[in-house]
Amino acid sequence: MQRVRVLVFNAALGALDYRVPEGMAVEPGSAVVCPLGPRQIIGLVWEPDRLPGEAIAESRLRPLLAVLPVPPLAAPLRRLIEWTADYYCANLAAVARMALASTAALHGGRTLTEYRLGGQNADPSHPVGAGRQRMTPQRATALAALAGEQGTIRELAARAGVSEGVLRGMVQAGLIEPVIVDLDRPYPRPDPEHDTPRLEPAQAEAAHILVEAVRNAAFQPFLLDGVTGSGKTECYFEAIAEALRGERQTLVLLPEIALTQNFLRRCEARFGTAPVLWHSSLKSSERRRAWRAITSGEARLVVGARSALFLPYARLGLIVVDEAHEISFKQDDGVRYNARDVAVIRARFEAIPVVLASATPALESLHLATSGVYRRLVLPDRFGGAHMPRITTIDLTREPPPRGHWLAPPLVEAMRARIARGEQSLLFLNRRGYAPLTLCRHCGYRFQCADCSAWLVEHRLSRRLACHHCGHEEPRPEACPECGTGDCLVACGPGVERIADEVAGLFPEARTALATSDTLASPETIARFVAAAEAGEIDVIIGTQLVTKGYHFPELTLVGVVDADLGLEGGDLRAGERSYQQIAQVAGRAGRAAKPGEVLIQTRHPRAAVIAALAAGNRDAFYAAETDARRGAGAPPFGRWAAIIVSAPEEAEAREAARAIGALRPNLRDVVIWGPAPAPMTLLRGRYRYRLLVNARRSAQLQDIIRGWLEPLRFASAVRVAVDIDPYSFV
DNA sequence: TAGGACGGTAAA
DNA sequence: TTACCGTCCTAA
Repeated sequence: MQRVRVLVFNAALGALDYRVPEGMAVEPGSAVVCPLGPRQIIGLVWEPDRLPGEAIAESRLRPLLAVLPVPPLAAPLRRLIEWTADYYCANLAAVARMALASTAALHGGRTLTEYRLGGQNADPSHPVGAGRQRMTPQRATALAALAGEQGTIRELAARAGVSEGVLRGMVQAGLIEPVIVDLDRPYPRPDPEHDTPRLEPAQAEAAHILVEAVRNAAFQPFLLDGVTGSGKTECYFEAIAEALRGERQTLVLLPEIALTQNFLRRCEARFGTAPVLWHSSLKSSERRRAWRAITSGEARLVVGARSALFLPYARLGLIVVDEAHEISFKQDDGVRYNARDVAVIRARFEAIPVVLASATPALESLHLATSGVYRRLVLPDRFGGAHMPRITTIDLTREPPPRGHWLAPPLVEAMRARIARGEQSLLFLNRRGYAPLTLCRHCGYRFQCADCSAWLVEHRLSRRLACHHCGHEEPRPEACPECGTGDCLVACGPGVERIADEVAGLFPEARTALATSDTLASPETIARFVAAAEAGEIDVIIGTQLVTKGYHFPELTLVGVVDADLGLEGGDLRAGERSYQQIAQVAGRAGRAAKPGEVLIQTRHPRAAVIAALAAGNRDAFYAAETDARRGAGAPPFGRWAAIIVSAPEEAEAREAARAIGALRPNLRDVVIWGPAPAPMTLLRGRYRYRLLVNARRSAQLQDIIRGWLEPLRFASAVRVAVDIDPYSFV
């Protein structure tokens, strides 16, 4: 009798043992259907010595029900799943589930029955058969209309102008034959030689090194560090081309789906076809098609959000993490992993190269590059002879905008000049909606989310108030809900919609476009916006961080940063770095072609380190200052952080659980623990939250300490305790 | 005494 | 996580 250990997809159970029935073949990595009480559950066969669990008596084993028709997960991916669960203190089953991300695909491909003329009685030269004896006028019409056609009964009936019943009769009579077609059409094959570009010397050198690394097929991490507009994409496209030549797959991770449209077009230009897309909003049929193509190896080039990282690629040859500094690579719910870091680990297990590309690398990445762990490839200049834009600050304390306005006179004048010259301006403000706070002038009532510690943001385009944390929306009332006074609600502070109003007031003749996740929600609207901007049909773009990266608008010569101080609020660990990256990235949109670019940064703190470094164009100075600050604070890369977040629907329950954790805090020399304290976002999606922060020396076994600390504790079922290793969000 | 709410526990 | 079972309570 053969017994196997199975990692079942249930966080509370983990490993369970089963009997393999006679005639069933499984190996580690096989996806199987297991009986569990009266239910069925999906799991993965695993190496027994790698999954904890006591062996159960043979008599109690139940037989596996089925093996799913998908390739077994390969050993490198199994090791990656174990590593991720271990490093991030996450549940192994929850991590494993990310690999089998398409439920629809697990049961094999879907087929569809189509029909076409043919069958045993279809041949006119054939001796008169049963079918030909009943040749009605409708059947004759269908025979004439459907020559060479294929489709479902419904489609054919519509095309021939007869009823579906007629066609079904013809199938019976052997005049029309069924054809089984796979619903998941194959993807076109990218061609590595479709359009090979001309590279500048620095690009060619970096590309050559990457191509060699792909050819070597060994683990090697790269930091592709090039200023905005230096042509990093063209560089790693050459590495992708090499992977294509060697029949290996490439995964390109992008921080957000909004960037993919642009990327798809560049792929088509270079490789003659769009890549296979993977992201969370794929429909289940698209997801199944992509997943099967990825597992079979047919998908040569996959572009995806962070969830694409755990998929079971058949022959992965290269991973690229573009805009690798982006914080959206950090997942902040469920399994809290950082796709940028896990990508490097996956490359190690798969023994392949990995490229982190960025104009503003995370300090951690830069540190690993300068200490020789990553190989650093530098592109110091812009492509095609374009220059970096000139950056100037506008001190809002000296040159404030008029009351009720947010654009200072020098910025307005600069915009006026661009509009007169037919050039484009981009105003950046990382705040959706019209105003971040609405209050009653009469009684002071403030609109707040019922489920979160946050104000409701007014969206004037949709005439609603929205919570940006939980998605709650309500219509904007006319009167104050507290005191009943009508026409008394005032908007406080600016959002992009309000800036757009201000621009319309200043330049009524200018053509403006709002670029936020509200206005550019679908690939189609993004494509339309990009086409209009490239064609010079927009004078002023007002956008959130959506427009800070990836775009290349030749006529864009002015970038205005409406509020450079916004990102520095909140005092979180990476606020300085994030501010720097965001402004440097949006500044990088200016002057990418022949015309020189200018960037104006509105700030109340022109002497702050971040702002001064940006204005001086001195990236090294910023990184040096930030490095010192991090070293002093014991922050990454010099020390390590972890957060323990306790939440419950009842405030008292969360507080009590957090107190119990705090009471058991380990007392160690190289670990400092703060809290428990209410989290900055005390209420989030209806749950009250408490938080403990752990700061440890690099040498400390942070995860083991936390596991050992929390392991003996038991909580009420409503309480959730989440561990966040290397946290980015401190809310 | 039937039936519902609740809590504990097993699931291989 | 979920199904089931025992206990306790209430309504009849």
